Amino acid sequence: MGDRLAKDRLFDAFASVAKVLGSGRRAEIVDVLAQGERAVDEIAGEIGQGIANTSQHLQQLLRAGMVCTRREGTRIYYRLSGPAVERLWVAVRQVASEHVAELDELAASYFGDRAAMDTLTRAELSKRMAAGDVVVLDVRPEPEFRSGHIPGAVSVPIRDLAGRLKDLPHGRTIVAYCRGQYCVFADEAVRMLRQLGMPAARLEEGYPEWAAARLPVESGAPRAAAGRV
Amino acid sequence: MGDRLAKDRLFDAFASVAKVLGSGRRAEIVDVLAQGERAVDEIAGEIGQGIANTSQHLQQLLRAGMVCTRREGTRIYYRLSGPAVERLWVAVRQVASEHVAELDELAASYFGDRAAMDTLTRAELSKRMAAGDVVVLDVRPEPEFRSGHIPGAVSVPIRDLAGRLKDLPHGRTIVAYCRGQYCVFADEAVRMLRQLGMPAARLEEGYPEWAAARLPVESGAPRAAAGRV
DNA sequence: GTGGTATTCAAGTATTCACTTGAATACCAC
DNA sequence: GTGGTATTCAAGTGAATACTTGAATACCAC
Repeated sequence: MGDRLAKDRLFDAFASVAKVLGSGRRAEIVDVLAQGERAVDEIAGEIGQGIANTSQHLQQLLRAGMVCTRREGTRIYYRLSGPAVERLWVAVRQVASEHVAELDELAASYFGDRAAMDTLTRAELSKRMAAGDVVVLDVRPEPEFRSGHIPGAVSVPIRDLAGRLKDLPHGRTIVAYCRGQYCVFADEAVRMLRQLGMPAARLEEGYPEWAAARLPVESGAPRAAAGRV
Repeated sequence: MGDRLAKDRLFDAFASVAKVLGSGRRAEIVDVLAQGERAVDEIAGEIGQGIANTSQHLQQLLRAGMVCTRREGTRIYYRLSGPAVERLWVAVRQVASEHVAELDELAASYFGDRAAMDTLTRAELSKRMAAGDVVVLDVRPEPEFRSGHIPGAVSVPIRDLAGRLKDLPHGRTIVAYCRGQYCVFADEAVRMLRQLGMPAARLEEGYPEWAAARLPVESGAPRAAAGRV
């Protein structure tokens, strides 16, 4: 049919989209941006790379149409360009978690014994929030909390948790959440709290899934003296 | 937090899934396998590559857990390993068609003037099939027809269409379908039929979407003397 | 066992890619 | 205008990748 070249180029175009996600660092960027928009230096910090390198990764994501930008003074904020990109990222994680054996090992060795740790589904958390017998703890970095969080949640970034443990209320179960199933922040928080004998559990998924499920969200800065709930 | 290494490896594992789709040839393989299982030499033929190269691409898909194999004598049949992989492939195509500008040009320059061509949705086709005023034409290669097709469809692979035009019934509109939105077979068939003054249109999507929508399907060899409907 | 076929493995080459470094650009404050 | 900051661009290096070629393996028919 004489179509070899055009056909190849068509599928190369499809593949170019997947190829952009085929780098761990860019995948990490997409995962960060799934939480909300970020400036370049913030992204560089979160993924632990230099600014120039981060910028080039962002250019690639931009060229593939997966992110868009917004300028504000000297800063340029990046965000995912639409829900199709989020669906793609979820699809990648699903295939990976179903089929990549290494993931289970990685998750087990690094996340700790997830199975032995209490987890709550979104529905369970909603119910217990309504009953008022839990404290919801957002352990993501604060900018992510600002751009959206579960209503009533307290923001204590995992980095600060050790120093602010005594501010947390006793008596009620603390439910920590973070970026999602494959983020370790909530796991670390639960481990830390349990070592101190405090009842703690993690939300099975993270904020992106919560928001995607159209459950109520809230945005803005944490309340002053965030320690008191 | 001292997690740099493990975190990087985790996201590398996610990225490894996307990376496998990041080659036009492997994307083509996934697209072919979305139609049903195939032996290595069949795949090599469809994507226009050597057998050794095709085999190595298949090994990569296998290592990523995206395909599985079944042995039958000397032949080894590959198939997609599950619905998550199909969802991933659809997600890639969606992001590509939304965001990669080049795709529109490629589609326009190669597919011809799709907009000027009548297309039917699945619902429209179902209705007209019930009314009995259309002939449904499957222009995919015959093995794909055998592994599943729209009930009542006639199999005339695009390669054979030119030689079998006179066998097709006149009077009723011919609706051609193929592998999907980005497959050219149906477009070529419609162009060919219209040049002969026959009323023709294409199904907007392809067989995979039809089957995924749980519309009725049929499988088996084409009826003898497939020309008569 | 032998011969034939389908598939995989292994080595070689040209290309592509990630990250680093250092310089250039674009904006704001003054 | 100058100085400072955020971002992008460009060049260089070491590693990874796609495709080719030729050989090895695994199965079947006999």
